[in-house]
Amino acid sequence: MTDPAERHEIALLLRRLTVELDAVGSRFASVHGLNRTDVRALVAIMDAARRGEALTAGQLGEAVDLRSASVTALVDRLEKVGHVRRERDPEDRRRVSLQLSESAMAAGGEHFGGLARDLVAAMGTYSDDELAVVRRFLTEMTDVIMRHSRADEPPS
Amino acid sequence: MTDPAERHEIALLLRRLTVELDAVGSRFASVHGLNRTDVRALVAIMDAARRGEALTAGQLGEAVDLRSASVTALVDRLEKVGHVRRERDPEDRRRVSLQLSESAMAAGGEHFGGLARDLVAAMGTYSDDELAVVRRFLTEMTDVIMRHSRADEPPS
DNA sequence: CCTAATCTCTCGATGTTCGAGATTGTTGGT
DNA sequence: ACCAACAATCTCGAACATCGAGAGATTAGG
Repeated sequence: MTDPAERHEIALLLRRLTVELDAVGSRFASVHGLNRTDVRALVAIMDAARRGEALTAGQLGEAVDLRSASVTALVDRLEKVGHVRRERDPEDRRRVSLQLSESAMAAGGEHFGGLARDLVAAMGTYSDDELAVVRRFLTEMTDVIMRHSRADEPPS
Repeated sequence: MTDPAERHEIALLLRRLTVELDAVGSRFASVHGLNRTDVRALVAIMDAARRGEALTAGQLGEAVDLRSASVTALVDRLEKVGHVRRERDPEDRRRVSLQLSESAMAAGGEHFGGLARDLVAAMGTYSDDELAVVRRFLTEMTDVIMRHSRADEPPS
């Protein structure tokens, strides 16, 4: 078995990667005149769209951990720069469903899609077996991390 | 070679991991009554301490990307709750070097040290060869990511 | 020494977030 | 059909984080 110091160093590599990935979001934010929260919100909306769903204001607030007052301000900002549209849900007219604009999808696609493309390309030098190891590693480490962030939450 | 869809899914796993790791920091923040920036600052100071260095106010600002006015406020906050001490650098008395308090090191060690321990333990099920693959993967992906966050910065 | 550069801090302005409560819409019991 | 309870979003005012400009103290270089 690899010695603990080496394993600890891999944990540090993991954290370093997350710092750099965070910087990508930061960069997207500054290029498009947004703040960190706005980017997290756009990503959440884009993720939902990729699943074929449209987030409501409330769901967005849960995704980015903001109170309703802040979500209203957040959506106001995104709407003002033309990245999202508010649309009353016809099923339940209390709800506001959030639709991404073309410009937002284009901007997001260029920035994050480009990164995804490069990452996928960089994985081209790995064999099937190696990628299987990587996949297991990422999954298992994520599980360990999740146990820490959810440690002693009030049982729902 | 693994098909692109599978590789793309691994990229998503990578992002998911970073989201969860972020949640760990968020949790530490809320438990200790700090905001995200404060946590990033504490981590930066702890990292420096681990390297045997003491950050100055300016270096901290660079590490967390804040202007000097905000760094002053940030250190004020951390000092008020007793996590850091300001100490005039005797070599250059314009500088303020930041010292972590015992309480901050204890709190940080418990929270992040515990996570690191669990991560290292979870790596125990991997062979040397497998961890070598993981290491190469993390390093190469970080490089790709860095190229995106530093894309067209003004050449220093 | 005298000037320019460096490091931190102060001040005022702007923007983000929150808590409390109002508004609008839905649901279920009678 | 009505009314009460609940739900989703929004408005308002206060608290706080960040910034730009510039002041004060210190160092480095002629």
